[in-house]
Amino acid sequence: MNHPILSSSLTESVYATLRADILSARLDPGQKLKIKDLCDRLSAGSSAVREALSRLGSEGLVLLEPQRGFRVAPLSMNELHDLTRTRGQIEALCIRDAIAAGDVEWEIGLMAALHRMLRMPKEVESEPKRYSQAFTDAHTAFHEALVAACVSPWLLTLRRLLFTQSERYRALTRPLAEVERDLDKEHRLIADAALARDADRCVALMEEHLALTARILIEAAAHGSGPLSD
Amino acid sequence: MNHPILSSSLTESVYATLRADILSARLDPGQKLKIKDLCDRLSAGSSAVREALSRLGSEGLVLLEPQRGFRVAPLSMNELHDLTRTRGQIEALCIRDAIAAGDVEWEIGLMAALHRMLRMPKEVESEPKRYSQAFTDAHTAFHEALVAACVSPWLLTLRRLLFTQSERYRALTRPLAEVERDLDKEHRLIADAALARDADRCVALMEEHLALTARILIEAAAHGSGPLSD
DNA sequence: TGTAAATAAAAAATGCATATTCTAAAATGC
DNA sequence: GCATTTTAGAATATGCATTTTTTATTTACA
Repeated sequence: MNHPILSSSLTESVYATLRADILSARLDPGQKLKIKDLCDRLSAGSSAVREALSRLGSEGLVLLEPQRGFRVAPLSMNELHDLTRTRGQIEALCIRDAIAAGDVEWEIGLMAALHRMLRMPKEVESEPKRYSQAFTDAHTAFHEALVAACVSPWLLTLRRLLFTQSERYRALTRPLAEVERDLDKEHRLIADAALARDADRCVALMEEHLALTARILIEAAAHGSGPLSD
Repeated sequence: MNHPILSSSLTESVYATLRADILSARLDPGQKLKIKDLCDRLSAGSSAVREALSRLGSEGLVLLEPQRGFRVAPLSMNELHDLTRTRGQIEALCIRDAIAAGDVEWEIGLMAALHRMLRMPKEVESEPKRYSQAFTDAHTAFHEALVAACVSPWLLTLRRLLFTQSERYRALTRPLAEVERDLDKEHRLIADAALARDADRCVALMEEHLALTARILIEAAAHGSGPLSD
């Protein structure tokens, strides 16, 4: 459970490690985060841990209750619904912007990111039932590349915020791979539409893409095998 | 410059105080925030101050450079443009949602918030050339009330984030009240459109409302009297 | 003599051990 | 069995130690 990520300051590294553990669902939603335990596990002082947790708090990944410590932000069906819908709306704004403003460099970047993601192994033997870190990174980079030409830094900031939140849910879809899914095809179609400058189609495909991830979790929950409340 | 805001934990209070000082422009954009100074001024230890600054950091109000401390996030014309546009888009989504889903309670809440804001004195003699805290709070509450019926918590979260950012720019429009502006009328028209369930008009009025605040600052900067870079 | 590099001193940020305060649970009494 | 007190554990806060950055000064070189 120890994943030391090197960085400039100790706080940075604690922050990055904790963040990765939450996003990849190595830490359970709702779980209590005891300062002392984390200090031991990450071999850092309470200052560093506390500061990292504060930051994760305002990012929405950690819930902080005054005088009662920190816990991993819970997941729920309700939030999944809301998140999917909202992210769809924001991605749509970004995509339309990017398609309108994208130049050749953008097209090249998108193609490169797509290709890299398609070639990345989705899992490794050391951690089966879980997306590999390499694939996850490439996947994140693909979605970044898709909207890289968006002219609004703030819109991109909002998109990244929601994307991060979605990652937590996405990490849960892999273990229960009941529905067979052609992720590669979904991504390829999205990229095609973007390169063809067909904004409406691209947005529609993206919404479908997001909805499918949500649906997998919802159906799993309906069968009682999901880890979600509500 | 000392504004002790009581709260559950010391960190909370330091956070709230600092936040208010930044939003109201009592702290200058780009200004260095020295830990020790803040400790003395707020009579708190370095942990509390550091933690508060971290949180403000991921909220975008404070810039944090590893090993080089904290500074108040700078303002710029470019960001103002972007912020205005993006906030317009997000407010639009919230407004359409609220108007579609709003019930009688929402209508009542909106009318009440409007009325309270209209009756609130915009300035006090102790701090001329600056919006009164009472008005600022009522203004915030009005904009909250307008979209309170929006069904998406995440959309509202994003809206609040951008609203907070905008507050910093809005606080600067008062000192340079060159352009005479009928704020009351603007807000009244927005509320009217919402209550009439005319989403298109409401969105258009809101965009105008936001654009006007931006224009005042931009024109002031063009005349050299503004405090903005870029 | 002026400029620039190198070094030394100061200031500031980061990290830690410890003390204090608060919460929650166990134990005691009613 | 319920309420109150006690106690253990945990979160919060502090001051100091350490490390890094910045500033000021000196020294070398053109």
